[in-house]
Amino acid sequence: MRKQRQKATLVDVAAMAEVDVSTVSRVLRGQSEQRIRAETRERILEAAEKLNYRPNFTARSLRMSRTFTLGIVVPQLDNPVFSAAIRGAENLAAQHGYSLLISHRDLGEAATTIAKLSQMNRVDGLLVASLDADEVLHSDLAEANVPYVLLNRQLSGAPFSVVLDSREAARKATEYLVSLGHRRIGHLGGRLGGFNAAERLAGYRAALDAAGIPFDPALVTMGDYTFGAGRKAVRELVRTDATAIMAATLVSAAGAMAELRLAGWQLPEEMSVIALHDADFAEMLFPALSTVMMPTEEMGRVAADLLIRKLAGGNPEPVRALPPGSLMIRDSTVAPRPGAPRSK
Amino acid sequence: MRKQRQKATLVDVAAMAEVDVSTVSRVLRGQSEQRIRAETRERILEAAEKLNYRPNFTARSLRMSRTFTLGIVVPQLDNPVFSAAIRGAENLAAQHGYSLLISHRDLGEAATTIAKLSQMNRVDGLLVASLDADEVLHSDLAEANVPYVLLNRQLSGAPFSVVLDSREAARKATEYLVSLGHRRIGHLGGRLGGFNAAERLAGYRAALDAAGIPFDPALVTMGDYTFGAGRKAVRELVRTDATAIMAATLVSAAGAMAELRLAGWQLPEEMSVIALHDADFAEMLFPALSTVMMPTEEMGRVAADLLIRKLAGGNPEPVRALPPGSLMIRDSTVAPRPGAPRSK
DNA sequence: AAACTATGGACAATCGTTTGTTCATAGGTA
DNA sequence: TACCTATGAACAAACGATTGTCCATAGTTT
Repeated sequence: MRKQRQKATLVDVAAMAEVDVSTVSRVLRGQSEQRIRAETRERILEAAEKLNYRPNFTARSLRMSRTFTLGIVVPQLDNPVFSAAIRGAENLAAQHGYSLLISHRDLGEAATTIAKLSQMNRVDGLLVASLDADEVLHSDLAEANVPYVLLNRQLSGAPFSVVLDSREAARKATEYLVSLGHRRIGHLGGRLGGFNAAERLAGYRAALDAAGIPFDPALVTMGDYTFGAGRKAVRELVRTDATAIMAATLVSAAGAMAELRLAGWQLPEEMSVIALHDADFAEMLFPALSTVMMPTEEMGRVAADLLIRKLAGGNPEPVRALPPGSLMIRDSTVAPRPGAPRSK
Repeated sequence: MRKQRQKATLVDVAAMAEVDVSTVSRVLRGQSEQRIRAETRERILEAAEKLNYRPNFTARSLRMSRTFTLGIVVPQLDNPVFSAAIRGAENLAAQHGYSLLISHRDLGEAATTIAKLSQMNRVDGLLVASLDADEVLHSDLAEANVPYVLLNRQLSGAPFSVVLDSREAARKATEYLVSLGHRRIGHLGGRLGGFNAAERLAGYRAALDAAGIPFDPALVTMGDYTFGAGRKAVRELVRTDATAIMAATLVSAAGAMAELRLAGWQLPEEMSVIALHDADFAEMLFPALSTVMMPTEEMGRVAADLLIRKLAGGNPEPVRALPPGSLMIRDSTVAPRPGAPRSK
């Protein structure tokens, strides 16, 4: 037996229950329960059930001027950081009856995307992740005229951000290398000028300072966060006497390790490597990569929560910093060899 | 100077241009251009521009009973296969003015998700990816009563599928190993009973047959497609005289290589490994993994295209099979060593 | 000059909800 | 008995577009 093909509307339910649509609406929304006689409520509920009634979201949206949809803009989808954030955001959104509209356009087109989503009232608010602080983005968001939350980024003028405490994460990672006995520690960082890159560098220096190890600029290389950049950057590091590397991301660490292996280095004996962020693929590398976990899924969740609270008329705190997670000690970090450091 | 805070509606534009809203609508939708005087059109366009008018998507959706939104349901987000498919789908959808609503719930909840999205008219159609053929899914989709396309899966009763030709991909990968001189080739496959697993096995056998190599069941191990399963499965393979492995997925190949290395094997000299699918991380492994590329992004694009054509009233072909892409020869595949195969 | 026909736009209904307001009735109070 | 007050539910007006229909006007035909 087939359910009726046409979707039932409030009108249908009202007709069957012999009441007005407004009454049906009130009963089904579950609000102002007092004003409805129990017997009437029963009748309505029964009719709705029998007709398999489901509210029409579009109509509700139009009437309420709210879409109950959040947009999330990410530069790339295959990056575990973003996919975790999306997962977190979607979970929280779903809990509050919101859906997630996704857009992965890169920054060039992000402007268009943001404009489209917001100006056409497709979303109530936006979650925006980006790879590097982009000022165009900012003005577009300002003009878009919808509430938005920045992910792992702080921009002057942006109302809300949720960021990972990358300074503390970098400090923690470096501190661990120090605790293993390393004193010449390279840092494979991100673009100079980027907010997070500076934060990580600060954390790196803090750990060095705490251990009384002098800071040596020659041990710091900057690049973007790609595999290729990791490979390239490590070529500078091998000319120093570094015995360990603290890399900003998994992929740059992977690049570094690949390059070192190609150059004939024994890992981890001749070079320890630790990276920030964690994902399944850390353990697929060789040697399995030690990391400091970062709560990226949590970041997505918190950002969505912030946005939804804001939309509900709340007044959430403008910026939330999430502390790093635990140290994942795998096989890529060992104590430095007692002898002289390898030199090329 | 700030744009007016309130978004302009058709009514505002109509008032400024001193015409009826219906006229404005017709002009702005660009249709039936003949019936409007050029001078009037000018006036309307100008007013719309001046007011920075943007159509309200929700209102349009309600009136037209179409959301111009596609839902995509994936079991996981961090899997490169799915993120590529999403990327492809989103790109194509955007080209046609559609947005993508994402949902990553795993199968248990997929039912709920599907129901929610479709019954509440949030989407016009669904793109559904799953890890294993799931019958619950099917009935839920049938009841959902919206057009849908299955990704890389065929289910009896499902109206549309777009699949990757994994049989041909497996054949191609195996053929390559044969061409290198391997004759004892292991296969690390997926769950027996799964549609794709059977296809891959068939491709594997086809390549063997073509080369006149007898099929040996001992060389075939099945499991799910995870890293752990790859590790476990390879322990059986090392007891055979296999000199090469054709793995169903990147991660299972990664698992196999990790396990082999731990057992002290020299890669790729003592064991060649090739996998189906390709992603950045294939080259981050050690040794960099040879693969047969699979057009997963294309799959997403084709699926979205199919769905949109269907929604437009077209009559697209029910199933599309996409041929595998090219062979990515990296460092994990070499000719077998001339001597006797290693045995444990 | 009368009648017809395009042409250009206005009118109005509609999509399915939500929600402020009104209204009838019943019970309670003075 | 007359009046007031809750109570429960109907009425009706939105939300902002799309689209079928109708009606002037001007131009064309006979």
